Amino acid sequence: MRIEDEIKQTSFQSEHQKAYINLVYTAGWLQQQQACAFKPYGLSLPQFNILRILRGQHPLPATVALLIERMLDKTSNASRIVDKLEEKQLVTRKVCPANRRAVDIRITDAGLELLRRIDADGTAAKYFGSLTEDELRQLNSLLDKLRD
Amino acid sequence: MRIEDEIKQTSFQSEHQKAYINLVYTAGWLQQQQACAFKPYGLSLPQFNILRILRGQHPLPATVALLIERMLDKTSNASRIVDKLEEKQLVTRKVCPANRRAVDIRITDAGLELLRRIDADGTAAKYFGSLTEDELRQLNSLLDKLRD
DNA sequence: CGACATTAAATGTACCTACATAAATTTGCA
DNA sequence: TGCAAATTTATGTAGGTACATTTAATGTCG
Repeated sequence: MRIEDEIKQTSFQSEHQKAYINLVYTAGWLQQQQACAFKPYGLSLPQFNILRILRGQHPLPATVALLIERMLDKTSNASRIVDKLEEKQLVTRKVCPANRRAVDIRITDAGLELLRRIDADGTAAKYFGSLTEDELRQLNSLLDKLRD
Repeated sequence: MRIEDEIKQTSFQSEHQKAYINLVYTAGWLQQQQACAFKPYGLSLPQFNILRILRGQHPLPATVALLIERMLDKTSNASRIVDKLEEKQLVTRKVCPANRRAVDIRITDAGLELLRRIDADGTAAKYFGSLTEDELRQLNSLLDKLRD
């Protein structure tokens, strides 16, 4: 659906203005689609993302610093998101023996199992079915260029 | 800069996966750029957006329901954002005489003046300089198609 | 009229972001 | 060695999002 219709605005000052609104709106839409997929499993989107990073490292541990580096949102608070995952026993936290300032964070078996169940539902790919491979490449290239 | 370098990931499962990350990352980047522009004026981005909607209505009032309809983020809490603006005396709130359930919200002269000062800095257009008019149209069309 | 549903806004709660600051440990260098 | 600087995580606080619930006013219909 055209962005004009989504937000009930008939015209835009400029193509810039429209692209800005379209981009922010679409990203929010996507995130909400994903969040809905996780909710039945009791996970928020940031919690899911961190769990996936930990699975990527498994069976090696990750530090908070590594999580922050790989998160989309650099300034968010990985420490407190790990708190929530630890409460649910999806991850473990242990002082790193080699560097006692750091903390080794590992995904548990329960965490791996949960991700396995979610993967079928929550993949981003599902929401891009209406774009061809070529259009996806175009989109990626435009977004990269935008941030220059 | 390419998204691979921004988040230090060397490869993606698919072009879908990459587009998802690119989109969410870029939207966050844009919002943060804007938020930085408003901060010197003591406004958050949602506060700025609501103030702009109110300017669009001025001198007519808006209700909370109207604000929600026009906001990008429909489920956010317009009522509490208006609280903050009222504290700063940038808007006024008065029970609507015609329907005492509703509330008439108006931007004040101080609010209009603040927007006037910000407009030069905070416009979205500024962040799309690296894309041509044609590329902007392409981007808009891809994003619209994505949400189908 | 009077009970009941509907509407508009406000409030409560859990989680998140953004940013500043604190606490503990390690590192580097005089 | 000893002490300041840097590193790593945790915590405090203000503002936002998402969603459920509450409160007050209005509409509806017997």
